[in-house]
Amino acid sequence: MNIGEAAEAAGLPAKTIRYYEEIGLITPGRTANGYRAFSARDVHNLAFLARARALGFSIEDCRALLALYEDTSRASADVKRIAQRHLDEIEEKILQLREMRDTLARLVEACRGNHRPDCPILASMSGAKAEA
Amino acid sequence: MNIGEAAEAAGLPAKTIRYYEEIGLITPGRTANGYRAFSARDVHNLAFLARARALGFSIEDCRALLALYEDTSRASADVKRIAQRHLDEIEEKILQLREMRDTLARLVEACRGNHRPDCPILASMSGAKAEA
DNA sequence: CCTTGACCTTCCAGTAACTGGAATGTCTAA
DNA sequence: TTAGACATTCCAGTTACTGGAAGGTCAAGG
Repeated sequence: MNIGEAAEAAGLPAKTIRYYEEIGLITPGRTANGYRAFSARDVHNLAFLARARALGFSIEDCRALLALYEDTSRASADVKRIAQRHLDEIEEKILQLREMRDTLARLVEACRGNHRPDCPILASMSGAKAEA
Repeated sequence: MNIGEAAEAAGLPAKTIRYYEEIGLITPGRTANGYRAFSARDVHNLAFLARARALGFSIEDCRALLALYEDTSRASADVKRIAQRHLDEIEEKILQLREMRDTLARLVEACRGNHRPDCPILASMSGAKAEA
């Protein structure tokens, strides 16, 4: 299977697949003409990577997860540890974004958004205390 | 004021301040020995940038906001438009992260995390349908 | 047989916003 | 004078791709 077809099947851009090969995530074979040849297993692994990436795992996490996936004597604890750490990071990120959103929402709310220059958003960023 | 003191005052690493100068966000003067000389206004602008960055604004947004801040004939509508767009992006990001978190939390929950190889997390990423 | 178009290849550069480190220069105080 | 704490510039690395150029390959149509 050529890269275009593999990309279609895995739901990843061909460019991304070439990149994954470059960093050693996958190692498709080659045909005589130099084209990459994707086996069903290659495509399956690519789809695995696509799903892991969609869950926000880093490339290095994906590398580890794929290795565990291919190791039938893995311990599920190893998988869970990676996933739990990632989950914690996501929770943390959500908290940070919520704080940003709350602050920003208050400021946007307070700004008249007209032709006049006075603006609570700029005032806040210039160091003014928020009004009660 | 030297960069170390300015960094302390603005709450930004010296490295970051040099970077901000490099991309033209600030333009401190120089003393005879080649050291950067930060005025009170420079430091104030740096603190402005630090707060804007803390609210998640991109560098380019920060550039625009700083320009508006320094333009006393600005319209608050211009500020509000930037902030509102950023707020929308944050909301969107939060939604994405929540989806990731929910999916991942379910998988982590379902994984026994023991020495055995069977793992719903890997199963999910390998394309298995979630069980009812 | 030739051409056209859709494939494929590699390689280089750019993105965002820094961060680390090397090599070097300056200032201050003991 | 010399040690230490500053400062300077420049280069490289980070994350995960993405765009584009220059060129090779293949199948179909004329």
